[in-house]
Amino acid sequence: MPHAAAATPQLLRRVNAQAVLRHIRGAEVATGTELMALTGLTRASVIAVCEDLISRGWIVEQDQPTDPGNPRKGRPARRFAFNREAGFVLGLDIGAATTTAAVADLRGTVIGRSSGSFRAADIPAQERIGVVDLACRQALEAAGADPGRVLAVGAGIAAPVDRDGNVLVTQRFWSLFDVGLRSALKELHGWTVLLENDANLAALGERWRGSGVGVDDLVVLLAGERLGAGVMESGRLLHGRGGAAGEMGYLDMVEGVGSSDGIAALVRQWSAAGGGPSAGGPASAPRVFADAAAGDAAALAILDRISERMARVIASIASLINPEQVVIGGAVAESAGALLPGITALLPRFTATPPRVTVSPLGDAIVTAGAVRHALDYVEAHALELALPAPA
Amino acid sequence: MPHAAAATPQLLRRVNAQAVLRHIRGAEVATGTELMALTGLTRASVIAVCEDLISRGWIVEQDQPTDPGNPRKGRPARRFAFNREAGFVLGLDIGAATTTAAVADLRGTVIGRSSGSFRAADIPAQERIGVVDLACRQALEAAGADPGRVLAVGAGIAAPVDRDGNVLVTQRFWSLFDVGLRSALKELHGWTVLLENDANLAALGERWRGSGVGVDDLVVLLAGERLGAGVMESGRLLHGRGGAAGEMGYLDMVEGVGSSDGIAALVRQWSAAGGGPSAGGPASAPRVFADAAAGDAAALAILDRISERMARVIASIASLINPEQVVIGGAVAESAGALLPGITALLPRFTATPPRVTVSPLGDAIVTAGAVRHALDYVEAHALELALPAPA
DNA sequence: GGCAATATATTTAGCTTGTATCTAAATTAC
DNA sequence: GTAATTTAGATACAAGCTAAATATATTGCC
Repeated sequence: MPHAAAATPQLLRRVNAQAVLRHIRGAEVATGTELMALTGLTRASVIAVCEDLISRGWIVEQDQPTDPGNPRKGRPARRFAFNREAGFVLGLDIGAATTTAAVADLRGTVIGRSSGSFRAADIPAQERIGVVDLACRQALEAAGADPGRVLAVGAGIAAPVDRDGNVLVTQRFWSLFDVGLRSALKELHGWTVLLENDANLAALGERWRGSGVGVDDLVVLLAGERLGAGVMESGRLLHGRGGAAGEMGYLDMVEGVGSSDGIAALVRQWSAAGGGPSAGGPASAPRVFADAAAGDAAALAILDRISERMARVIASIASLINPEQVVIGGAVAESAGALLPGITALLPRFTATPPRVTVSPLGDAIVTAGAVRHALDYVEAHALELALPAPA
Repeated sequence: MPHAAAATPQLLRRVNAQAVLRHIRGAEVATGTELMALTGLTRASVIAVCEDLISRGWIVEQDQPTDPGNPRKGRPARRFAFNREAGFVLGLDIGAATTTAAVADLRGTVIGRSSGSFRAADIPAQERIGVVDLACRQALEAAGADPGRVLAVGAGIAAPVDRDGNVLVTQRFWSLFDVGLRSALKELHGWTVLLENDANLAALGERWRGSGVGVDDLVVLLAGERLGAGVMESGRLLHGRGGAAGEMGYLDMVEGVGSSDGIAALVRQWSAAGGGPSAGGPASAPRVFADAAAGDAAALAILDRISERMARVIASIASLINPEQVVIGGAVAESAGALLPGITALLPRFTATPPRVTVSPLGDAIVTAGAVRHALDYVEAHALELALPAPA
């Protein structure tokens, strides 16, 4: 502890401005009287704070509404509204093969989106960054947003990321990418890039606009070729020492199942063994589900095995973390609905504290939604330190 | 959000007083100049804060030391010291069969200790409370501490306890006990009782004065008849929705091992199968270790199985939480040292992020140490709200 | 013993942010 | 047009902090 930031009178203004801004952000429009009731401040202080926020560009004063049949007595209140276009945020989903960028205003409404693919898995970092940058610029253009007014960029990658946004160095590939991406986007556009694990962002997204809204103890399983968990406890993301919390690739070994890519491996086994009525095509989860729906015994058996596997994984999470809810997301989510009854029925056999299990409604957007939320969290936490660029 | 506590000028004093008090608590003695450097406040403010803390009884001003050969130039600084006897805390370990109470001063030095046993497992709550209360009073008497000056009581029980200190209602027995204990001690002595899960307290203790000092991502396994984990992530205890985080009784099922009491079960199997050279006596972990040390093959095989079992459990924790360190505590800890090399060697087979594994040095005191720490945390967080009773 | 040097303590004036209270302004209802 | 109502703004003052000037207690040197 070299210098534990003394609390000066300015701290009060910061705290109170944050509280006022938080409320205005959540409401359509707010009046001084409302803010007094909410913050406990006097009118004088509330007005002073609002003037302050207006001069900083975070809120705007609205005109009086043209009396829509609900006449209010007394002097009309000044109406303060959050300036949702004070700036923008970017949310990136950077996968192994593709990348997606979403632009959102400060309320989180996505107003632009664009994707790009990597030519190959082993392209140089510079080219990778170029693809990501292009997706960002295209998304911004689609949104009609000036790149200079991007306040933060949330980016999800399929690798462990620690609390400080550093990629675990054991993963050479991602490590190089990390360093390049952050400094490149900083240099090209001046953006602050917040790296996070994709499953962690999925958890943020799910709690924000998915099936876990308002759930403080939430786990999101991002299941596809890889199996990652985003764990929130008491509303906070868990990272662990090196950011590898939720990296369950190895969990199979603990359970003695074998291969480390779980569901995809089971599907491949099934396909290799001849598959069902739809045999012949490439192995895919939707095919299994389709065949099972058609009554194919082999496909049904696979579904049973997958259900039990998922139940065991969820149960081990339940024993260690005791979440209120587990959300299944990622590539398998669209088909996973059919598995829910089976999983739910099995859970009590494996854990004393079975969570509610649901399927993500966010589809492909689960990581970008979380990335947007992550960037917004940063902007909201640092609102009073950020200098807003003048609107175009 | 009915009323989000406005930040008034008084808040500044609270914040600064907390910072000053925190430093004085950690140091032997502090001067104004030191506190200025540390907090960033001016001398005038530091002195004002100290005067305030003196009047509240939290710190005392010491006389000048009688120059022990190190002469200091200039006007001698006023010397402020933490008043470690401003009050006391109690730390309780309430087990199924016995209970232990420890009294500590506000620096955490234990100055009194006492234990008691329950006559039977099914005695009425009132009798149970009586045993606990007696242990508390005896410990206080041994410490020469006035029960009226106990500022908080930390209590560990072998049941899930949620963030608010409520016992999970599915556990009827503990639930009744909970309500009775808290209100009884409040009524008898006016004490504030902070209930926590025993494994969670073990984690607090281990991070405070055990083998995990300074480790923010720490898991403590409290292993004996029961297996519980206390999980700290980023320096915070994990509870989960109902406080059942770390309740791993069921984890065995997930792994397909079978019985839920792990090590103890293995030892019993061994004993039932004839045991080693020390055969005949009751099954016990120390016997297995002694026989293994004597070269007995059956005992060695059991140790191998136990090691692998522990490694699998630790690996599943590592995959989900990624702790920096896992500490083995509880009844098996005294013998567990011999298992460490085996466990450590196995871990990389089961997880990509193996934690450091150590054995607790705290022995029986692991839970009471954590209970004391828990009570101190409460006192430190609420120092400026607590009215200190006048010293005897 | 007296005096400079040094480090700390205390005092005074002023800034920021808050509260409390009084007066002014803008609107509706009659 | 006037009263009632609600919000805005202004004025006085309190808490807490900073900054700068002044006072105090000690060491070290002559």
